[in-house]
Amino acid sequence: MSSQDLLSALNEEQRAAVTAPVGPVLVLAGAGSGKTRVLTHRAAWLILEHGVSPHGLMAVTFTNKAAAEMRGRIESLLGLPADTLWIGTFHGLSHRMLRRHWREARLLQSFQILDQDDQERLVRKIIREQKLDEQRWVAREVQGFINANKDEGRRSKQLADRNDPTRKQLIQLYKLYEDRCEAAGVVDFAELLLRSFDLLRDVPELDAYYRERFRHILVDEFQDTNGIQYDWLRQLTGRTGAPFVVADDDQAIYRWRGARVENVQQFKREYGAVLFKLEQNYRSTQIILGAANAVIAKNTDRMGKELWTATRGGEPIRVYAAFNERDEADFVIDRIRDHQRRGLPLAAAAVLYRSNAQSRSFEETLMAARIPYRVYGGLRFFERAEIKDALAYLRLTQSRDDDIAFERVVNLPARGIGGATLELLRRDARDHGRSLWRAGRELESALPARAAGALRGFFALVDRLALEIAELPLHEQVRHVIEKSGLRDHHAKEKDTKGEARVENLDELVNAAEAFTPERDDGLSPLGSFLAHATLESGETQAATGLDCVQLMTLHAAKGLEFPTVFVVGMEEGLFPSEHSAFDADRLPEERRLCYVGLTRAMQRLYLTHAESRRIFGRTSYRDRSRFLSELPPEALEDVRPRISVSRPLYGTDRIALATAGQADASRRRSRAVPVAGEDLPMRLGARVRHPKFGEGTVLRFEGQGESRQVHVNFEGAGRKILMYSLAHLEQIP
DNA sequence: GTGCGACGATTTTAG
DNA sequence: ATCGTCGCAC
Repeated sequence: MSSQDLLSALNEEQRAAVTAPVGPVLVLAGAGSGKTRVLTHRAAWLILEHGVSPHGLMAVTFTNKAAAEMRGRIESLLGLPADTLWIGTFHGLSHRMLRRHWREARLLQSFQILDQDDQERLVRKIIREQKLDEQRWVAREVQGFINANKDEGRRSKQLADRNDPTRKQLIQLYKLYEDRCEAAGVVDFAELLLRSFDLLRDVPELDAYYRERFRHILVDEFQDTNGIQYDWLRQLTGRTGAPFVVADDDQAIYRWRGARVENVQQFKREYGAVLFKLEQNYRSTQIILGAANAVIAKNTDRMGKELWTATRGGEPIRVYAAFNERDEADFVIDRIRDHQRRGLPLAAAAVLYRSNAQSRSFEETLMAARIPYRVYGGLRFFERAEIKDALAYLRLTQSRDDDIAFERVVNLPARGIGGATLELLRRDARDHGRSLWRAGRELESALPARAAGALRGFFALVDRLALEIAELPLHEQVRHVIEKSGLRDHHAKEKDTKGEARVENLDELVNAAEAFTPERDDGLSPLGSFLAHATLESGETQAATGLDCVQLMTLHAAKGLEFPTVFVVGMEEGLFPSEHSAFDADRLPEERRLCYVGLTRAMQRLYLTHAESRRIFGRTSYRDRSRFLSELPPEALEDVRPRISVSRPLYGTDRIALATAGQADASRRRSRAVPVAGEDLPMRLGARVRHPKFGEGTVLRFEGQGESRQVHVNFEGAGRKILMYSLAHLEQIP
């Protein structure tokens, strides 16, 4: 393709960004405005028009999926494979550097990558070793502390305890964790970035080499970058680099995991970047876009961007007030059936929810209706326990000192190595600063005969496996280890069907190894490369079936995707916005952005549903409809079942009459779930009440029934309280 | 070492 | 409601 052809497929604003003079560029790209197109065309433009070698180009993304897509699209623009082009995730690219320069980075050549799960185990182990109270020092929280600091580029020695004993202890644990990782030759996810940042900072020759080589760095989803990712880019670009960065501050939904949307502003300022905006949307109808714009307009502190579309009109956004979650699911499935009858594929429809637990009612209903569906999220392939067990054996064949792998499988399948024996090994390992494997070797003769025998059996097994697989091709290595370690038999013996599934997964691991192409020039054996790949790219949650099926996922998981039909379900206060955010002015804007993300996924049809009652945690709760519904332009909405009157108490007995009379929704054929009698509430949601102690407030929610009925009230003075309704003595204020 | 019952927690999650 | 973890009994 010529560089002129390249531009012909772009609109004016896209073309301006793609052809911007070489230098720091910030592209603010709204949802559906063609940001991937701009990124890939910019890469091709630099190569074709500016004569930049693919070798001198780097493109950074957050997910492997985005990286793979970008590579494919750039290659098809160029019409040739661009394998010298560095495209990958922040972590993948950092990893690549560390493999190349492991010596300079002061790593073992065989360093392994610790995933979230491994990391938590290690932290827990350290807490136990320190004889700390595990209730007080929760492994997950300590892990969170460590990662939050690493994400901001801070090592333990840079942290001050500020005379806070809790903080002091956390820093101490962080320090111990660092030492253990160092000793075991393992590197966690955040460390990949931190370590490659240090590498460039501390080794001037490498720094100069990479800066010179990658004058052109393209970064996607910049609003999702955290502190260390920003610094990493800064280090790599230096003063002369020309990063081309794409961001959408309105789609920043990951602050809770360390992302700093401020990085976008900081980038513009520090680099003096030229700003381009992409505001023409090619995805959604005007109606949908208008609604999305109206919601996001409620946020302040935006960089300023308003989507528009050349298309006019569109179907109204349909709002359905369900009685409960069953009714909500019935409604959605009815609509999907309608669409199916009109010839739309099932995969054109997506059900988006705030929390994973909400998928349940939809799964049950879809299952009963025999409609195929796919749920995104959950455990991924390489994160499954049986897969990680097999990988642990493989890791041990590579490095006996890998304590994390050792602990995982030393007694799996059970071979009589119990807690007491392990405790001895751990103590010895700690005292002598050596690995569990070596500690075991030293101690084996001093152990009781049974334990010693069992331990020797394990040592012999791993040594034998290592020897036997040395000359085999990768997938045979994997097959051999699964077989001879006894893992396969172990699961085959399990009575329930779960065992069968595990055996299938183990067999699938062999297939995955067979299909795997080792990374070029990372200096690793095929097996080493495969192990790194497994951690860095943990796979899909469900293998793509190729089947036409309804898509179920969280709003977060939907980012970056689009569907002709979208259902955003569970639009209730306390669910969406979630109750963790609903009363927190700092968090609410992110929740609203999440709503914006959800709405902008829809191309043709958008349905929003909420339920008047819903079973959550085994209890029925009554929540008000989401404030986000009220933020939408009324003229864009169409109530599928209009509420009869606004002044009527929402949950009076007349609603039951309404339901049984069947006048709710004439278009429905199936009888709907009718609310149970007696579930009428003593007062409506939003009612004003007075409490003898807490003063005046607003009723937010009811939960449970009868004597155990609770009421959530937002008091003006006292804040949010949960009270037993029968004891609260609430007086309703007219 | 395995199996069972009590107990607690339950927003979102890529690499 | 449900799932995972923990402690204890066998």
